[in-house]
Amino acid sequence: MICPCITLRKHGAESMTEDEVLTIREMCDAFNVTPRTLRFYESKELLFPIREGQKRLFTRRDRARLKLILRGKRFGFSLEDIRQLLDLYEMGDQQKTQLHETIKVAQQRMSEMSRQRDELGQAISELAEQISWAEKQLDKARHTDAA
Amino acid sequence: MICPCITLRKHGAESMTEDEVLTIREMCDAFNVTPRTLRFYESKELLFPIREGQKRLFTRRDRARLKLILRGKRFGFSLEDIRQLLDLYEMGDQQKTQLHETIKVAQQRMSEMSRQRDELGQAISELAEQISWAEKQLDKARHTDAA
DNA sequence: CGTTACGGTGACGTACGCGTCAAGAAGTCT
DNA sequence: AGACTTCTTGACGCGTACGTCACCGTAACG
Repeated sequence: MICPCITLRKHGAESMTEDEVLTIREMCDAFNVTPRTLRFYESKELLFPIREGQKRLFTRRDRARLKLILRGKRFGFSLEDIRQLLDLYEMGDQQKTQLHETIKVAQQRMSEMSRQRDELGQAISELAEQISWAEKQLDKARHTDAA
Repeated sequence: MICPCITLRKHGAESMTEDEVLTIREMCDAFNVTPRTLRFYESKELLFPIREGQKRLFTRRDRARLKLILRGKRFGFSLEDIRQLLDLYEMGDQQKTQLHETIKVAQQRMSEMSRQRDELGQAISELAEQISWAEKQLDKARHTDAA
């Protein structure tokens, strides 16, 4: 028992004070992912849980990153894309050299995202039209062969 | 030479009258995809080019579908998702049984897309913030170690 | 003390979306 | 009749994003 204050965690998500660390299971439950996924993300340097012995403990930072990762995925970004964006989000004062490059990447991403948003809006209204058309067809069909 | 009116096509994208059929290469050039991609889509029943002997000829319908396919992909939909949506778009009067089910699928998709659009808007502004922050850092850095 | 529960590390498997040969048919040029 | 190009159908390969399985450690329970 190296560190009682950490080891003494029970299994009942007790309010999670902003700075608490989470075990892999708690993390999985909180974000609805599998342990495999979290380990995979760590192996790809998307998450950096600290270690208590062997066990992973996920910090507030990891939670923030995971949230962004999952959102990025819904937008169709690759994990590698996401890693680069996360790096942008968490840059200290170093890496000035890469900074310019990263900004360019982010700007490209921005315009891609804007385009995607516009197209998405269009697609939504088109799909809405199709749905109401289909609903009308369904109505007609019901009317035709009235049971 | 079975059908001269079709066989007599030269290689110079001559205006493409709305109802003209396209060879695989013309199709590829028009949409910037590879032949492999088009054959793959056909194998997955996303496209249905007609055949002149062995060769594929893509119709106006195929062009419309491909446009939607490519858009769907940018939204992160799987080809299977897209196939189902395309089916919705091109339903005649048959398949009344499946119609209701398909409408449900489409509606789920709709709400997914709306959520995605909202999140995307949020992500865009967040990313914009990050970029301007990064640009400020870059400026500071330039100022600090002025060459 | 055994068992149950949770966590860890490989390592292999898998679905998707094509890329990339290989080998042959079919038309076109000279 | 070659040679060339374009097209065809397999079939295998590959990167991504994990799933799954085997096996090991360790801590807690009864």
